[in-house]
Amino acid sequence: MKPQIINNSEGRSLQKRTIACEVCPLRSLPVFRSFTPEELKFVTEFKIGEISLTTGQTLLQDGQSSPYLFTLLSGWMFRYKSMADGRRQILNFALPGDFVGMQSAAFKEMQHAVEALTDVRLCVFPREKLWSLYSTQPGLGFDLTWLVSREERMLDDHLLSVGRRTALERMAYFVMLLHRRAKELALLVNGALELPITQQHVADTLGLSIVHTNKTLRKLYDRDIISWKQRTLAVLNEKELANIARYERVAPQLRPLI
Amino acid sequence: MKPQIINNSEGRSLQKRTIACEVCPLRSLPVFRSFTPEELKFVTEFKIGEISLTTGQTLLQDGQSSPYLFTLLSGWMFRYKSMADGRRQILNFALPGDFVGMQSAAFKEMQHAVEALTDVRLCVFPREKLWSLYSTQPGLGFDLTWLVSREERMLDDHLLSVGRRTALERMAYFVMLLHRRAKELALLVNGALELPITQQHVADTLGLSIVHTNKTLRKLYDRDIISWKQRTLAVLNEKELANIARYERVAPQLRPLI
DNA sequence: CGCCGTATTGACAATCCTCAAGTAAGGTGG
DNA sequence: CCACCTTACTTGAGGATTGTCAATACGGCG
Repeated sequence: MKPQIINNSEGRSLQKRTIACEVCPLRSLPVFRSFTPEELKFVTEFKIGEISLTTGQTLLQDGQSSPYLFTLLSGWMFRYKSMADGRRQILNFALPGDFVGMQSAAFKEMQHAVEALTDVRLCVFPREKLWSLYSTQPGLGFDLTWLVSREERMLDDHLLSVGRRTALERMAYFVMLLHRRAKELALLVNGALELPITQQHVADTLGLSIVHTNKTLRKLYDRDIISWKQRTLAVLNEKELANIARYERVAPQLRPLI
Repeated sequence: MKPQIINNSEGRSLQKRTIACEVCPLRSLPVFRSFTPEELKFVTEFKIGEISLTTGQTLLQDGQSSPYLFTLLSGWMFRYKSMADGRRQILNFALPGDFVGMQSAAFKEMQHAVEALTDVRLCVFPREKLWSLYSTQPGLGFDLTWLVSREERMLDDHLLSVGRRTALERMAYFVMLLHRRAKELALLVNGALELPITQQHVADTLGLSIVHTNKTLRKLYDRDIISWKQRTLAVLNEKELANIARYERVAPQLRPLI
């Protein structure tokens, strides 16, 4: 079925749902907690459509506000801030199931931008229905707080990396984390991951120059710890990688999928 | 009135309230939004007491969980992560009115610690009443999400600093921000701020060594942009400080005080 | 085949770190 | 009140890490 266009503000098209929330393929992944029928019903009504972006398109722009919230259905995105002279810091990557845009709902203006790394598809929720979410589904209200807390925790980890780890440690930690997150979402193919990012993205994530990023990656290649060719990443020696990263495993916790 | 001790788990004492929420001196500051009578009533009942810590005491420890949430009433605290070999990254500073401990409510284990920089006093809320907050006061539920989003935004800024600003820019940004936050809370005396932190704290915040922190501060002294003696910080040339920091002013927004 | 974005590498420079040796300031006990 | 102790701050020297510049290679695509 070709999705029907019901709106095309901002040059992109808001489309009718293609998949019912109840049978959302993400929902069956073991990382997501199960929802009650009422919760599912609410989410289904909360959702007003879907939107697709192609690689490189911007979902949310720095300095602007947005009347929508999103859940990433498929593809990769990243959240970043940039400075007037062009320096850029990538804050986080969004993978399927991640909730995007809470900051635009909480504040008048976004203080960062969100861009698609691949072609992506997102669920769209209207900000004005947030009130009914909090008032009729307190559990989902808590879930939103929880999801933002999870983001905060990822930022804490990231900040520790950039502030206190060496380039090699940072790189190892970063690769480790992406690999773990992709694994949770069943995105690995034969243990390898198709990574839609360039070394420039890695540099901007880790606070390094692109040249040093390249040389640091090389150290991990040369020691046969990872391989990363043709946009495909494989972890060859997870133990050593965790060792270098000084990675501390955290007990995973089920998370909501809104 | 001497506060009566009603509990002393964890070696610290939970005390009866000394101030009613309705007349909390923080609440009259113009940065906090006004609460409805029902909201105030709820918060008053949500609060089960107060707690005092002295300089250097730990409120929440890495790896542990806590049945309480807190609002900082007076004094300064800081949130940090540390690595096994002693490296430490300060994630944020908490000032009066800041909500502390949401991560411990959302997750089984804290992934950071929170320590007092001065003698502090905090309101104590029980985690198990969070459910009644979300179910009977949806507006306050949203406020909690909002407060976590605000924390996230501060981390975004911090990460941009540590990842992409030079040492001098970072320092200027840091001083600028603390000065602004203190000003909002009417903590300035003749435009100057009593800062209860050492250069080691600054170093661990900005991801620098203590020596380089010292030399970077010196550049700001030598150019008569700031002065910082006897634990007292004054901004002498705010324009130039903002300039160096590449500070971008953000429209301030009223925030809830729970 | 040639173009363009990305990755790679070497040479050199700047930033930032470590080490070491102080000085200053505040608290404590005689 | 002063001697002593501890913590914090300061400064210089030298070294390690990371950045910049520039040249080249690679790979997909029109």
